[in-house]
Amino acid sequence: MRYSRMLIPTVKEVPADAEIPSHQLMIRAGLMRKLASGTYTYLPLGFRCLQKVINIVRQEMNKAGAQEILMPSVQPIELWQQTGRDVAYGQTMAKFTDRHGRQNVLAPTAEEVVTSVAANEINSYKQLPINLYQISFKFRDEFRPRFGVLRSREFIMKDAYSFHADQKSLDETYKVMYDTYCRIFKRCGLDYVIVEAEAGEMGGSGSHQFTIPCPSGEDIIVYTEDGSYAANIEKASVDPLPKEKSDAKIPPIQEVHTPNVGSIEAVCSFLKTQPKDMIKTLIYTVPGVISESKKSIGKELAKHSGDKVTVGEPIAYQEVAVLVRGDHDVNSEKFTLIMGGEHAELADEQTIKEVTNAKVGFAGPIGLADKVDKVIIDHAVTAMAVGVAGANKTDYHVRNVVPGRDFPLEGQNVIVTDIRNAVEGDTYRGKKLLFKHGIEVGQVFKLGTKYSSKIGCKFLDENGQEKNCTMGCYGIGINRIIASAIEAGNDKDGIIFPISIAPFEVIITPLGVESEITQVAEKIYEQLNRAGIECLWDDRDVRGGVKFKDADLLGIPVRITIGKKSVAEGNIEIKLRTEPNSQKVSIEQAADKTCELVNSLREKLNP
RNA sequence: CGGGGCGUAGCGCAGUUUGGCUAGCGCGUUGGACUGGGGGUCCAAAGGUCGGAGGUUCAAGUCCUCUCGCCCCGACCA
Repeated sequence: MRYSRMLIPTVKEVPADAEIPSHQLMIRAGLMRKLASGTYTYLPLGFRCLQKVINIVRQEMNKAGAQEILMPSVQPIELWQQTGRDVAYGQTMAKFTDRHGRQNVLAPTAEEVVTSVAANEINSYKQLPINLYQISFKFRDEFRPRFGVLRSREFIMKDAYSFHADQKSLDETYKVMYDTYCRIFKRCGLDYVIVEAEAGEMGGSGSHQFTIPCPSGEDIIVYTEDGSYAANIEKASVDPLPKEKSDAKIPPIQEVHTPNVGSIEAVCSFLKTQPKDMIKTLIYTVPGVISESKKSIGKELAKHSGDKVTVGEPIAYQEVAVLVRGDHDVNSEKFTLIMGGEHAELADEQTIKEVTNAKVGFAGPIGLADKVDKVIIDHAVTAMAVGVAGANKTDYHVRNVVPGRDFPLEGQNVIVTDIRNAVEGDTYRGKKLLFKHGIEVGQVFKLGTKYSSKIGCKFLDENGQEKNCTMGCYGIGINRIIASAIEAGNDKDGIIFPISIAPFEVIITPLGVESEITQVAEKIYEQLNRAGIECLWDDRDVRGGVKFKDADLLGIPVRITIGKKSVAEGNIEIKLRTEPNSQKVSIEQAADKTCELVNSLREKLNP
């Protein structure tokens, strides 16, 4: 391809609205342009990168026995009501009402659709297992799109769904997908880390995330130095803390007046204490029918039956108190797991007042077990010798609170468990936990029968018994692969692409417009094209400096420089983007030598 | 959604505090000359509803009201 014929609008200045390196460089190198918040146009160079990634993903998926299909982006909301995910996904799901008044969903993912396809077409164990995938746009009406393409409102995802007769078959395919993902990310030139993950909204029994460590990542990876453990912070387990020794006899609890001092920080500065010496009490509401005393008001849940679109109806909910140390945060995934998959929400002001008889900010553990349906106590709280807590009385806190003495650590509705996020200093199985940020580029899930049971995806087994299909699903964020490759590969001059996903493998930069230089350039360009190497020929009539700057910015792995002086000696120069210096090669050997180099770069990324 | 910030030429910004002449600068773009190994120099030129609407005023980029958009922080975002 001739540079002068391509739309490659590089810019010198960093765009004002881009913060992280990948976003800045994707704009600067002319890979893409923003249309609106969270939506981007891929320009020719950026689209080439996308297609390279897509090709790799497609090749590996096909090799793994998956079959490519294409499902609609516009899906009827009724399908989502069947699984309850119209509510679970909430506002993140983009919807529109069509001219007939029907509500439609812009696909955020496709479990429902693919399961309904399978429900219609799969009848027998003889058809199983089967793995179907697509590469298509997904839509998420994000709270806050950010970081360029890393969190956008629409993106390209490869999503695969496997159907099985039993758990063993799922486990096998899960392993195949896991290995396939390793191959895909290796081929894309990414240094990935696999972490244990929580299945979250997807449901199911097991999950791994493939992440690219880098400071701009939104996920936090928790791991041990020896590599024996790595998990997303949403999932990461922590050892219980050792019980603090309480040598002195602790005086009875003492109420203190703390007017308008609600937050942990405020209480600490008011009482001259530290967050780690506080017991934080949070009141949540969790859907679910419980003891007769509880009412069903306020909250609304969609109706999942009938042809009517989502209509709110009152539901029962339970009130759950969670106790964590003042410097710890509740881990919502662990919470959800403890509540049997039910999604917890922080209670509203009204509910908190009813439960604690106090304004928000003064909830405490004493006497609470009788007022709520459940008390969940993090085991770091049980390890405290003494602490400060809310008094369940507006503008009051209590000192000298001793867990076990002043509030129960056991009982019918008391659970002591690990319910907080890991923090610096925590251990797991005795090993110190370390933290780093990462970008999630892929995730694999064992779904079980969560979707098949709700949508009626059944088959007859070899005994003629009707069973729900066991499912797995496997996603890859195509756009994120590009962005994280750039996050991982860049320097002050621009992008450093892995050769497998670079828009071109080689760039030819002739310096000068003299005919002997152009002739050499054209000859090498044609030789490389014939050899199947993707080559960008910078035929622009601009000064050398401009060409060098652009070549570096674009991140093309190999550069061939054709200058007057070296041509006079019968040479050209070959330089790697990753190396500071070039090597001289004779004009005759230029193409062969380049092929060799390109092949060795390709080779390095072979799994 | 809560908090903060920003909208002035394609891009990056100054000018707004304290209203006042023809709205500037750098980069980029177009034409020309020189130049030609790391974003070169000179000359000439094009390019603006100052985000939008309304208001105050003799006079609004500047003050007031409303509104739209974008960015950052936060709120559990497969």
